[in-house]
Amino acid sequence: MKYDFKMIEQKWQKKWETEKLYKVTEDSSKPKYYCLEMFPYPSGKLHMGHVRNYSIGDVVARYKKMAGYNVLHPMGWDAFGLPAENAAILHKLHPSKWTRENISNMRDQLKQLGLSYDWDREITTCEPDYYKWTQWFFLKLYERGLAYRKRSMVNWCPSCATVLANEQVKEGRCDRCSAEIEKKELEQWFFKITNYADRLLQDLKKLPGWPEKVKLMQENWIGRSEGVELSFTAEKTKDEIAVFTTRPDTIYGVSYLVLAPEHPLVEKLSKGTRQEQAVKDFKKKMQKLNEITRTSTETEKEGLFIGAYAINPINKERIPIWTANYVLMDYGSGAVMGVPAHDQRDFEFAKKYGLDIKVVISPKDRSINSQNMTQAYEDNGFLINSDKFNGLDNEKAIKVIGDYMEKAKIGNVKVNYKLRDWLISRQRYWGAPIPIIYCEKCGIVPIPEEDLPVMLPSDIEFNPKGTSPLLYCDEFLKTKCPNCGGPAKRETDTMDTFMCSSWYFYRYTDPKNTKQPFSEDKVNYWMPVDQYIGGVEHAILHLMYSRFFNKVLKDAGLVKTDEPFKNLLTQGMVLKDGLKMSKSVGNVVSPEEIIEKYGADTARVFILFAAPPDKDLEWSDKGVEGAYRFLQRVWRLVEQLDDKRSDNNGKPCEEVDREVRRVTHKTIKKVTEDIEERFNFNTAISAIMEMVNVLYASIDKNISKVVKTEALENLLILLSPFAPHITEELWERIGKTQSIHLMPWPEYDEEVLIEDEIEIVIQVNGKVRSRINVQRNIGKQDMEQMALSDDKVKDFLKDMKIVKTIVIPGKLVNIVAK
RNA sequence: GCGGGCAUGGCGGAACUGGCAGACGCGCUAGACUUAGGAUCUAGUGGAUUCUUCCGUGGAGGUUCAAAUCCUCUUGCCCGCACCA
Repeated sequence: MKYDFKMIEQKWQKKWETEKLYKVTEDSSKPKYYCLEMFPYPSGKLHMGHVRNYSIGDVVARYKKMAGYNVLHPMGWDAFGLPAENAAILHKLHPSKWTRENISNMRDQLKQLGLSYDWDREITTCEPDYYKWTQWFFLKLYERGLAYRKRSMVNWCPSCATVLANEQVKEGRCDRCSAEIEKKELEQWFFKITNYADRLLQDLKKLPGWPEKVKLMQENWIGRSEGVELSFTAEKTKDEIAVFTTRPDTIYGVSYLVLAPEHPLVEKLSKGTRQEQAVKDFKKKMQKLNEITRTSTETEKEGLFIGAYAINPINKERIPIWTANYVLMDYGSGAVMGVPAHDQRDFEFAKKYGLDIKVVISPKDRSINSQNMTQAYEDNGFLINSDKFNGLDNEKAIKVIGDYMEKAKIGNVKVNYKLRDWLISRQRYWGAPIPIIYCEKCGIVPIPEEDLPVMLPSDIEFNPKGTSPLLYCDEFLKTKCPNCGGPAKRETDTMDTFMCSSWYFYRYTDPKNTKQPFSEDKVNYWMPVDQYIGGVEHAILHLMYSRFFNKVLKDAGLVKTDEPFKNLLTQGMVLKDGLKMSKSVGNVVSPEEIIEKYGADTARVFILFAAPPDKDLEWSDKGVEGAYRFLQRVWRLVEQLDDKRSDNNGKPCEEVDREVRRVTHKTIKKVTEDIEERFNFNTAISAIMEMVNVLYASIDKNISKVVKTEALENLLILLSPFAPHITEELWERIGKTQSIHLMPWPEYDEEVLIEDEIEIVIQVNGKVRSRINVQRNIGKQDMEQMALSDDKVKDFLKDMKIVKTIVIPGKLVNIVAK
């Protein structure tokens, strides 16, 4: 019979679904395993990246289940977001309708892939039974002082018509639509993620199961730096100018101060000086430039004396105050001390404007002088021109001077972070409304818990004006204050969708709970996620927000885990012709087509076989055909071997039996280790292919029934996590009544692996010259003897003198000769 | 500029702690079966070659009996951050 994948896949998908084969509940008798793949945004169609992501996860889930774990493997929808709203504007379709239709399509596609999800746990973030709890968490954060409203310069995406968090801006462009980001001063809601900066950084150490790359990216993003914040005093006005520096050891080398153009003191200090007008012009000029070009490393440093002087607190020296493009208002205190001799940026600036260069750190082996320096000296050395600190090693001086400043009350040792608070307001409709009311009398009032969810009204006018459409919906906007009953208005912004995805993995543990976001028992049983799988594009965004959430929830006593995701696998991209698949390049291969033409098992096997999961994968139509051929080969092999299982004409050949048994157990070992230790599915599949090749060669040989059966059953079981349908069908055909996916994972017998004769390599001067077969337990001396008496070796050694021989038992002999 | 990754046949990729480079698959070549096959099966397939060797893991050195693997330098590509004080 032909391998009819279409019939087979449909048959089993239906059966698995009706029998609820993948339903899971808490079970204290088994170890739990939570296998999670990043849930998709329901764009309408599955792409190859999804297929890869979910195939990888499915192998892990199925394997762990067979290995005896109680496996939670859920799926859901990250369903709030801009595309739905844009589609609504474009096609006059309501976002909720658009989203639901997409979900329905994508759910069908996922089901066609034969993934082992417990669909009873499906969650959808745009449904009120979910976003009620998203709002509830907002209130929790508000209660804990972690949600606050602040007026500040924020990132504005003109194309998405909303503000964005820092993490959502890449190289000055919107992460979603690549439009250039503008700066706007607005009052917005923030989460105090900076309160957790240090824990987010420190706890990365608790994540040995995460890729180094991702941890490093988070580390850099958090950007911790230790230093001193000290104040200079403005000469005339006596204003304190706070300056952050990581190099207090160079304090005697300060020859000027630079304030960011937006620094409030710039205007104040220049007032009434001859520079006043010039400063105003400079500021205007800076404002016109966008953030990216102004702060780019390539942009030339540009600055202006503001007409005022400051006093260096350590030596009372009078130094000029400047403003310049290269100082950023939103890092540190928005002001820096200029030390041209020991900072390259300051050096360039000082050279350009003829400012003093004072050497205060001297290298140990030579001396430098400010006259002929061509660049700043940023390396270590000892202090000079630094009063009582002269001669000190500068690395020590950092601490010594820091302590001195604290004692003298001119500065504080301080830690600065690059990380900023998470801006969560969005001026868009399709998101969870922020559960806040503004009362004329009481001010900001959180919505009482019992009034949740704040329902998103469905009858709404879409027209992106840069304000939320909710603002024009009176029945939503106008409300009563829960405190005083007086007239009040609702917050009309919605929450960043990353808020919805920061807690969805808890909800899977208890998806239908109407009283709580999740019950304590269930969340404690399942969390943390044992294996999380998804794209590296979330290395900072989703993964850091979720870690932050977890820590807040832990502090609130809602969960017990320190970290939500114990192990993380970031899968590589799916490429075609070396490029990422994308509509604009026109190199997209649709999963639908592939499933239609070859079936889901083929698609899965190809994708898992073509590259290790963490590497990029080059799509190959020929490769897909290869995977298809392989499955057909398995189909024929099982048919043929099974046919011959009963008729044992002739005595079974012991040697063939042993070989078949050996390959069976060898394959069990290899596949188990490849999945378990390294997620190397490509080599696991190649081992199964090798086994199939050996079995093929033995079809016409006399194998005993037991050995044949053992080989066949194990072959199907080993292949079942990769190709669940064909293996299930063949399993039934060889007479099994219980699903293959409920079988225990096989164990291998070390004894069977042992070969009586092994081949060893004989090298002369490190080059292979001969191979010989020897008994497996041969001693070192015997090996050496046999090597030396080998004809080919003798031939090679004819005119040479043996210097020494190296014997690696069971592997090789290397004869060193001259 | 800083941080990280990668580089192996015609192609995707193997080679775990230094010990047979190129497993497995694709492609290619030949043969078998066949009315025919772009199906299937079998065999071969890194390069050069005086058929015996030689050369081969981006490049140049080094350590070692032995290096794709370890060290130093270097080139190219990819990713993240980017005047972070």
